[in-house]
Amino acid sequence: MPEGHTVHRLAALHERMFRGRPVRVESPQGRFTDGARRLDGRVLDEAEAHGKHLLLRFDDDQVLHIHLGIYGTYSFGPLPAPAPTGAIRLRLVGDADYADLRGPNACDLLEPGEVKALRDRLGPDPLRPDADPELAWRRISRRITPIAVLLMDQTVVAGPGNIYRAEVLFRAGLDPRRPGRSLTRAEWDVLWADLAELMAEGVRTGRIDTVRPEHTPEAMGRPPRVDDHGGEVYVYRRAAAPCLICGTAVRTEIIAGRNLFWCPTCQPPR
DNA sequence: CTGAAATGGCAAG
DNA sequence: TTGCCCTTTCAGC
Repeated sequence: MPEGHTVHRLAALHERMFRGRPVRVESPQGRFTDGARRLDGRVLDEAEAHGKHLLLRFDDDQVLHIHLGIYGTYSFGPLPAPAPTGAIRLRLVGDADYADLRGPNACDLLEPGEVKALRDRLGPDPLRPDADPELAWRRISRRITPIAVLLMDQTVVAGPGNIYRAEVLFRAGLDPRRPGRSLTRAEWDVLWADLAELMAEGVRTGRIDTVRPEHTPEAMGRPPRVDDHGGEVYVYRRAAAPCLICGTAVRTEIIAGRNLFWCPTCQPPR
């Protein structure tokens, strides 16, 4: 499931499985039939991620744009592909592997102008070498919007989602409700560097782990935990549970329509 | 079986 | 801010 690191993994996987050879493209569910017909048999030239957007460029310069949204999932496997089950929007079939896409927010073909507009709209992606954190800082340092909301705004930073935003704020000891413009440059630098590091690890491992070695349950003498989303975290979805460091009950509140989690002791108001 | 929740984002008001 | 979209999974009857 999808924060930016997942999409970067997907891009790499697409290149490994499909690049440089003709790909069969179908839409078993039927909601992408026209697009699938236009792509069927083309050669995949490049797969690229920008934030949570996956861009697949084919040999006639058609660009397939995929956004998983909150529900979208991929499943992969070696050929032969199984008979379709559920709502498979898109199925790619290569030499040796298939990829099934279900429930995406977006699965459409983009014109070159639309691709550029998309890139221009997105903020810097901590996972991309071309990312410029200065751009994000400009969009943060004048706003009264809470930093927790700004970190989820893909025009400010592209890639982080609800888990990374909660976890980097915890690791930095920052109150998530602080206005963007109250952050110091040094505080922003810490957040950016931490995003880049944690998300790069997420790309390597395929999960979101944010707990430092000295705070793991083993190191703290607590019973081991299992997190629903498959990673070890400080505050995400741990509402009312004791903070791993200080024991204070983790707070939660819906801010801008999303569940936010933080420790009021480790992340005090300034 | 029904309903809610889920790592997003968009449009409308 | 609210409502809506997309789909699967899991809790609770």
